[in-house]
Amino acid sequence: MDYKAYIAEHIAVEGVTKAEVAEAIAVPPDAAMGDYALPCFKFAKLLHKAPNLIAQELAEKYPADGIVSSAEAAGAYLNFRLNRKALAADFFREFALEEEGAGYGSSEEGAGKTVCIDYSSVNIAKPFHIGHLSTTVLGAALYRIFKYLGYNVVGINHLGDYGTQFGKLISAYKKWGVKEEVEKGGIHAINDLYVRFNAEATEEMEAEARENFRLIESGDEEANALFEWFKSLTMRYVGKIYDRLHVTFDSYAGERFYIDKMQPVIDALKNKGLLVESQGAQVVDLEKYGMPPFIVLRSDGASLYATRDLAAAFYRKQTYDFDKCLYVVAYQQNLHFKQLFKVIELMGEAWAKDMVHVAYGMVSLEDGAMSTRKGKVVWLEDVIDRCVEKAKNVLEEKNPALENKSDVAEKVGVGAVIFGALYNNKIKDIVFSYDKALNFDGETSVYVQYTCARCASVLEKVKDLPMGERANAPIGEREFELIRALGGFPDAVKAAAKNYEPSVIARWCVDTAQVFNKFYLDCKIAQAETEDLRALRARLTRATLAALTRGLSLLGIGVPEKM
RNA sequence: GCGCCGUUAGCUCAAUUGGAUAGAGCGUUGGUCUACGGAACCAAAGGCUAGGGAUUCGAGUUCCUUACGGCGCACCA
Repeated sequence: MDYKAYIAEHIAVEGVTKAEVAEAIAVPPDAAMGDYALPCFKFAKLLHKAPNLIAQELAEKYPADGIVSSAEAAGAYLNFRLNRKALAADFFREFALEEEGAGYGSSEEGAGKTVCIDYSSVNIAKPFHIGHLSTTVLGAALYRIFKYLGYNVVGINHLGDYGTQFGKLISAYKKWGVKEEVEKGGIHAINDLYVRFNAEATEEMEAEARENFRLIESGDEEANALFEWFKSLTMRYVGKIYDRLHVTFDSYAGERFYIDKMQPVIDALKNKGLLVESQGAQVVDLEKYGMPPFIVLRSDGASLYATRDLAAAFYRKQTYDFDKCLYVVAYQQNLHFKQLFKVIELMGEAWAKDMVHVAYGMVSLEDGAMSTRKGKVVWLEDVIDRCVEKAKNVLEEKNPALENKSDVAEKVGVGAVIFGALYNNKIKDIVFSYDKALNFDGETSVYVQYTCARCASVLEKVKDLPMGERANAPIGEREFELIRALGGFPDAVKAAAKNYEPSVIARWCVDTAQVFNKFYLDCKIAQAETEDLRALRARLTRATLAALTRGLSLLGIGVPEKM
């Protein structure tokens, strides 16, 4: 139920619509003040009256009813307190406890709409390092969140499978590579060859690499067989990581996919008179918009990353007819996307406004930027392995009798990796450190999972007792705080989607777990004084477990029953 | 040089998008356990929200400006 609208319905301010009143209603900073509040400053000018007087008068006129139990003026604020029992009944109804909260916070707002999300973007022959974590888990979380809100979602892994680096790779392999070693060493063996090539490359070798790249393009059998081999080794490697992180895609159309789809777009640019020659290259001039030119074709006639991105945008619009197309890419590429979207707009495409660059911050190490060449790099699978290892050690120490410890450790360790990347605002830069990554105390997924295990443990104790639909139990402050926290979940999901910010859900999980833990400490559940109270608290515990599990699952994090 | 982003407690970050006394976690100090799970809970200390100006009844939040930091600025992806 929309309480703001309900409250506003009973407030008459001359010259202000009910909707505007509802819009102005806020939640007080301290629960002791009330459940909702209307600041009356805005009406002062309109009514030529002091805001505290307005609050006073509105309070006197406010009709008492079953839902709003009191309306009191506090300075210029009009504070409302709601009937706890009515709220609790309302919450349980919306939560649909009978189905264990399945679908709580979901909606149909996205019905009939399609969202494309471009994320992770694997580079063939390059292992994932910690810098690839953000785009991967951010994109995957947004994927689930939009799905949960009823959207049709298309997850796209825009493979980095085109470029002169593959010519270099073939050269390096032919020079130093041993089939068995690469087969065994996988992507890291390939990467080592690439690094070595860059370290030792001579003019002659560079020329050979360019020739090898040309061979791939011209369809040479041997060159393509090698490329496909490297690609399959890469996909096998990333597939394992995606499985562990619970990341999926609907399309793997990468850069190569678009090389035969660029010409129509280039023609369209020409026809619209947007393409001009500049220093030998074909560009779209963006000086008017304070940006450097958007290069479509190099002076040697070759296409660029930008050209393929442009073709990809048109392909996606034609294929999926999206309502939104998101690019989950680091802010490093702010300018590129600004240019890309502007060019599409200049081409007269109305859907240019539906293109969104979901920019996030960069990852560095404590001693500076990562550098593959200098070997200063933190591989993603090492981070995952170490977190799972740590989880296993803690488990061994705290709960040695636990069954399937390795499954639980996997959920806990992987969860910590994902949560670490999703807990803060995405725009913040991250300085990666193992100290932080391996800390499972405080505001972490482990804390939330632990809270879930507590819930499950209590519920196990009451499972044979009648829970029923008891409405007679008094709603105490602790219970009410928990209901309020749980009731905030649907808004958290909506805000996460609206701002492309899964951290809203991560924060909600931690906040709600905190509220539950306080409730848990103060209130006996299985041994509550009366049967009514026990029923109420058990239901709340069940709701907490279901909602927290749902919250974490939207982020890609599993919840063990015991840990 | 120009553009974009950031700057909040010792550290890492929140702050319902302009509302009431700026909140958490980590760390520090001191407490709570003969139990429905201590990976927990409570308390204390810690702030001129980087500096300055402006708008507003009201600014961490909007605008201008300075400083510091990150990123980007034509044929890489």
